[in-house]
Amino acid sequence: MKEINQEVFDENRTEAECCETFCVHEETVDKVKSHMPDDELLDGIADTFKVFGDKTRIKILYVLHSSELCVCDIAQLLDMNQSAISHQLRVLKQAKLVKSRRDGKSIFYSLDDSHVRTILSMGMEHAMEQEV
Amino acid sequence: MKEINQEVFDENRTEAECCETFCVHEETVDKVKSHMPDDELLDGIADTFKVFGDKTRIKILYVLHSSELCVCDIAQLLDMNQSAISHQLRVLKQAKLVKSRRDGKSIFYSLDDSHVRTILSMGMEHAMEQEV
DNA sequence: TGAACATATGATTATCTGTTCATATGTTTA
DNA sequence: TAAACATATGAACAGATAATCATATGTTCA
Repeated sequence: MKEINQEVFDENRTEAECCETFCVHEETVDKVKSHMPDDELLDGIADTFKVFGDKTRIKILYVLHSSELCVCDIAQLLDMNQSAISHQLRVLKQAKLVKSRRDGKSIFYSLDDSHVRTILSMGMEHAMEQEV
Repeated sequence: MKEINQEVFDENRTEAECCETFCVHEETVDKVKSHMPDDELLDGIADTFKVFGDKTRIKILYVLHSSELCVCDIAQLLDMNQSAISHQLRVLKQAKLVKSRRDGKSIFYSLDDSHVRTILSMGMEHAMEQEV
């Protein structure tokens, strides 16, 4: 039963296994294909959002929304230990979403991207609509 | 060395372990604390972005940018098998980022959120700036 | 109705990721 | 300079997740 389909498939297709025969809406597919951004760019976009896709990091971005804070401040606000915060700040910094400045023993972090606030707002709008 | 700090800490603090003594910028922290959104909302925001934080899902959203497509179309465009696409479409649908309609044997997917395009654009802008 | 097809889904597995622990680095101050 | 402190970081472990495989569901058409 399954065997037969597989054989038919193997004869007809050399591309990715999607459907057994061509159910593909060829014209539309070709059109879309020609307008696709580079793979690298799409990866970059996913990576950007991956950074926003964590509870702790979202909270950090939020507490930095109004003012710069030192690592210790953030740790206390989120009720988490210093190391965890420090690791996440590193991720955010690598993604260029936050920047830091040293002041004596403390290091103060603040938002470092004009899009951060906009992206957060969009996410919030979507999240709020979900709750209905 | 470490022991001493720990003792001092234990005497002075009952909250989260962040710093050994109070290095906290109290006024700022209190101010931020009073303006924090609910934990639930912040979780929801992270969850929303988590959906955008995957290469395959970003690609799916992109190919759906201009026109609706059936599962088979998407699978061929991304050069992936049908099952993988189907699983990801499910995630996107649960997040209410895509919707589907049946037409005979095929099921056509399309974008289902006014924010999707905006969020993608923001992500793209940020990703493009990173490459510099 | 049964064969063929398009899609969905549960289970499994390999990989990725966030937190913790221990410790290192770099700064201040007595 | 040495102690105290604020932060950073490497290693390890636990939990999350995406792709795959096998199979189920639901539709069409002869």
